[in-house]
Amino acid sequence: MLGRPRKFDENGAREVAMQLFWAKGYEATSLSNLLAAMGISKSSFYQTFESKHILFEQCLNQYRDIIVSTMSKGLANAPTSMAFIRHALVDIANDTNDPLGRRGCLIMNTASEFSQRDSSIARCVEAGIQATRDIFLQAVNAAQADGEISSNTRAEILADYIVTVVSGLKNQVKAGASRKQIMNIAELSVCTLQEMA
Amino acid sequence: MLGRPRKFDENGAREVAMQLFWAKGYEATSLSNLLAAMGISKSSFYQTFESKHILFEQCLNQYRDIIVSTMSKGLANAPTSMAFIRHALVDIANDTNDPLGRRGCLIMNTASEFSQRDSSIARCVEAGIQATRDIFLQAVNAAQADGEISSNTRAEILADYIVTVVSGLKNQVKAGASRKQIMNIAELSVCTLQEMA
DNA sequence: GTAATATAGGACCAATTAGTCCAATTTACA
DNA sequence: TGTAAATTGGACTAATTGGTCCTATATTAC
Repeated sequence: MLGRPRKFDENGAREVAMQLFWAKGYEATSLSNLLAAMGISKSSFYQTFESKHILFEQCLNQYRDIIVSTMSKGLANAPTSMAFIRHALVDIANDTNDPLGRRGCLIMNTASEFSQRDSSIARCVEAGIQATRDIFLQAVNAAQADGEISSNTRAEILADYIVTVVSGLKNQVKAGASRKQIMNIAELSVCTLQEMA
Repeated sequence: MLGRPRKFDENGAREVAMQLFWAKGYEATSLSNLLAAMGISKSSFYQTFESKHILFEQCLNQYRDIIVSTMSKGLANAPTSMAFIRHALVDIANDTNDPLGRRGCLIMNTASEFSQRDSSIARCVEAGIQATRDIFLQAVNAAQADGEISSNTRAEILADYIVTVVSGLKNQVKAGASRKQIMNIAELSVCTLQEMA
């Protein structure tokens, strides 16, 4: 508790950095960009976050925590498990409207950008995907228990399938697909889940 | 026909560049990387290709032409249209083995990297996606005509769905999914297409 | 008051980036 | 032999990159 206390909010600054990385990717986000957005000096930056790379890993983990928390609440509050899954897919159509939505998913963006070249980043990516898959897995298990989804296919595979469709849809949004297109694809994949033999 | 003829093969050099861009992305592929891989001098590079950016656009279009050609032949030679679609999905599981497969799809990678920031690149991406969607559309139309797929859903939507799943699967491969996982997801989505109400 | 810490700002660094330009040389054709 | 065009290689820019270091100042607890 000795010395001058930190003036800026470390978590807030990290959050700002996360938003930047999310929108532009790791390489395309320069240190100058970060400093300007975070509103701190280079000295404070390196003293607090050590390096751009370390900050990025923290952002990845923070992002994961946020979506896990959001999704968990969404699942808990949804009328049915199937409604949760349905919402997760269909809601992506709303991303087509604003530029923020077109950012896609930070974790998948990172997988695409350079998880192959950086093993510690790869671990973050893997953990992130695993975490969202687990939530979908809970939802699928519950939906199967409730009879909303047939139990002919193993829940793990269905969860992987949902993650794949979500990631594909976010890709399509980034590539410029229309709201109507995304909506149709999402509705279709919800149907396939429900009407599965 | 006057003057010294070009010593290197322009298309071959472009192909080499395409492979690099495919594996590493646009920004991460430096001019030095390109020159080394293409085996030409900086002077020859700028004389022939004008700029890194222009070369990249050419590579995107070349990539699109290649996959369109490959897919068209695949569709023409497939025993049934459904077999073609099935192969397009299931075959992605083989990408999990070698590092080359883990590159994903150049067009989708580009959409992810910076199509939002560059309108001319965005046009290339859009054209690329449109082209592959069109081939899947042909396949779906044929499959519906043959009764392999139900006609309850519009062919355009099914084609968009297939593109989405392909892109999602390639994402998963990049993120480190196992062969078995990809295979299961692919098989599942093929089933959903066939057993659709 | 003093020790400890955070702050901003700027100098500095080595490396890399895409790209230009020039000179010397090589290869073809007429 | 002359002209047109392609070759290499290197010098050169101007800018940017992530990162280090130093100084001066501010703020806190003891």
